[in-house]
Amino acid sequence: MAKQTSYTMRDVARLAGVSISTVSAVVNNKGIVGPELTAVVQKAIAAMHFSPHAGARGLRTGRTHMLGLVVQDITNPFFVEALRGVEDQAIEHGYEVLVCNSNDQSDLELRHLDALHTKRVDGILLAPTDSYAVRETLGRDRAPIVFIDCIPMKAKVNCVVTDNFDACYNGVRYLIELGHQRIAVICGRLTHSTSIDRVEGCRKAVQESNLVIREEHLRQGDSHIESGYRIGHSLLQSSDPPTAIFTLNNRMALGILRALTELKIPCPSRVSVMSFDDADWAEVVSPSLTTIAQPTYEMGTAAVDLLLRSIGPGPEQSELKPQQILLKSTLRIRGSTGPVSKS
Amino acid sequence: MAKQTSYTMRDVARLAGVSISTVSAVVNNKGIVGPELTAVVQKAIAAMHFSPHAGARGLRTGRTHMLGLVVQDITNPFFVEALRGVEDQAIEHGYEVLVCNSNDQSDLELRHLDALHTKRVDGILLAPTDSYAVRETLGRDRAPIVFIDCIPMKAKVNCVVTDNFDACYNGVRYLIELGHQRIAVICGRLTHSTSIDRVEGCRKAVQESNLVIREEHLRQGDSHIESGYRIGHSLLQSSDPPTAIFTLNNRMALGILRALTELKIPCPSRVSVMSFDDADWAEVVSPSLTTIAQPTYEMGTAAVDLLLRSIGPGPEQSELKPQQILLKSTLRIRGSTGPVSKS
DNA sequence: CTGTTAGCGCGTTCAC
DNA sequence: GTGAACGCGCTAACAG
Repeated sequence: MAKQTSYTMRDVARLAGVSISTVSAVVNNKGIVGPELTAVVQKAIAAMHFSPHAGARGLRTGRTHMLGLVVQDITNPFFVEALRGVEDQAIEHGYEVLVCNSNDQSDLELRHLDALHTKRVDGILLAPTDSYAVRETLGRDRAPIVFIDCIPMKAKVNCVVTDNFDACYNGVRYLIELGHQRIAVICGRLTHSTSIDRVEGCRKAVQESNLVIREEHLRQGDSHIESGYRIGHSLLQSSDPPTAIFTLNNRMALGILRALTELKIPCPSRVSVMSFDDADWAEVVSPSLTTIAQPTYEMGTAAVDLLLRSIGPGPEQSELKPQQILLKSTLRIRGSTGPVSKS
Repeated sequence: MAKQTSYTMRDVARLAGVSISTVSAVVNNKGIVGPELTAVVQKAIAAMHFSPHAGARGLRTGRTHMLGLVVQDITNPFFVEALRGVEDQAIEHGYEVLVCNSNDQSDLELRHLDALHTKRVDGILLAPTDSYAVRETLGRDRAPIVFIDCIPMKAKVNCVVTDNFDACYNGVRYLIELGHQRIAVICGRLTHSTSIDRVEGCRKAVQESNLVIREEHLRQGDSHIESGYRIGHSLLQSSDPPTAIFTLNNRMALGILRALTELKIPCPSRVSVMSFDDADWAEVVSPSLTTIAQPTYEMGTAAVDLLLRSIGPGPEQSELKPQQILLKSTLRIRGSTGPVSKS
């Protein structure tokens, strides 16, 4: 068993021949200790490999310099990229990140939130599994929360999301311009504002062209490959298959591609495929995949910025004016989309 | 600014009309408080949404119930899968995980390690960027470390790794059985035991069949798509191209596939491709990719188990007998490998 | 079984 | 500038 008994400030003070508070002042460089004494203290610190006990400090200051990040599914590369943004920005400001994976279970999410509160993290970034489950704990005497990827409810909360409506509107317009009229949309769970906004964006574009998304062409999946695969099969083998399929997240698109390959349906000559979220494999699969790329890394950094602002030591009023930051996405046209076939 | 002033045990004790230590006993259910009093206390706890201050508790007990996980590159799905295993197992045992991404920079890694020490995590899981950089901090009065993915040096340390030698030996034997004689190997940085072991495994298999890996067919990449792409181009356009390419990690394989597509070289009829690490896109790309799959999730869980054993409260001797856990991988034969062409 | 007390390591008043 | 004393919230001895 490791001897977790590191040196304390008292030890440093003794070695340096000064008092504890002097050491404290040097550690937190208050600039009130004489240069020569400072040097002595620093030498002692280095000699003992002293590092301040963050827990004790937090107990005293009320700040732990830890942020909690709770994501619904760490398996999704989208959230990993957001995590990178979060962590880089957190480090930049002297914070560590406690990462929690809800694994798409809202009860686990709640447990994570409780655990983070117990750890007294200074703030929480939350990509919720379900838009409403978290409502309970909100607004209690807990750390400020910034939502990412998804607006949890109508309530005014701090959040950073992609302009999903706009993104899908533009994506579907692009498909329509290619001549597609029978467009299928595979969305994620409709408990998420994210999914809802995306579907609405698709609807708007379609309606503007006096088209509709047929009932049987709007399917709900769950963000995994299998669901895309299954729905793809069903869609493509129906009596009146769509000429374009738009999956509202990237892994389902992999499933579609696989279904396409199995059924030997040429893409894009017979069916076009477009998906939300870019991925590193997107231009390597064949055909390369047309995607709508979210500024995911920036979503992470922006969320941390917003959170740090709420944490203070800014004005108290920051509680009163929650912000919703809307990020723009970009359409990456590749090989999987093309003009509708004449047949 | 959030009022981070949650209720304390004193508040609960006052409300419940008992003493602080009774509350403490209930919270840590020591089983020494009478059932009716326990009920009263629990009601008070619930009413106030009390949750114990983990920092204060850690200060007292010397345990923070936090584990640090430092990975060289969170962008790599391999480490994400390991992270999942780590987190699930940690939660299972009442631990949280502080995730740090070294981003392939050993100085950042060192900073993370220091930060984790300051936070007094109970133990550290480390997938090092470089096998030697970390040596300094080792063995100081710090938390126990378990290495994953990579054995950092000859020193006896706790680690959980795939049997890389064996995996590659079997992989190359498979290629040889398909008739391949000119096999190219694209490895990662040779500062890692991981890369070294893999290359050695390849060498052994080749030598057993009285073959060699030509100098120009052993290339070093960096685990990203671009490097695979670049090396693929170079390899395939050389005067004497290999008939099989074995990339020692999965993202480089994506690069190879892209080079193959661009050069219109049919796979596997002209060149076979095999890679280390499985991925969800592996069976969707065309051709689907033959891979050597590591038990990555299990690597994470096994590492946590090992770490928790070192943390105690077991016998002191656990320090003295570091374990190296070797995991077996499996060959997943798919469409990208086939018999060598007769031409 | 329950209450009282001391102190974990640190930051922060205060006197000097 | 510097040093001694107090307390953050909690757990572990001990006393009742």
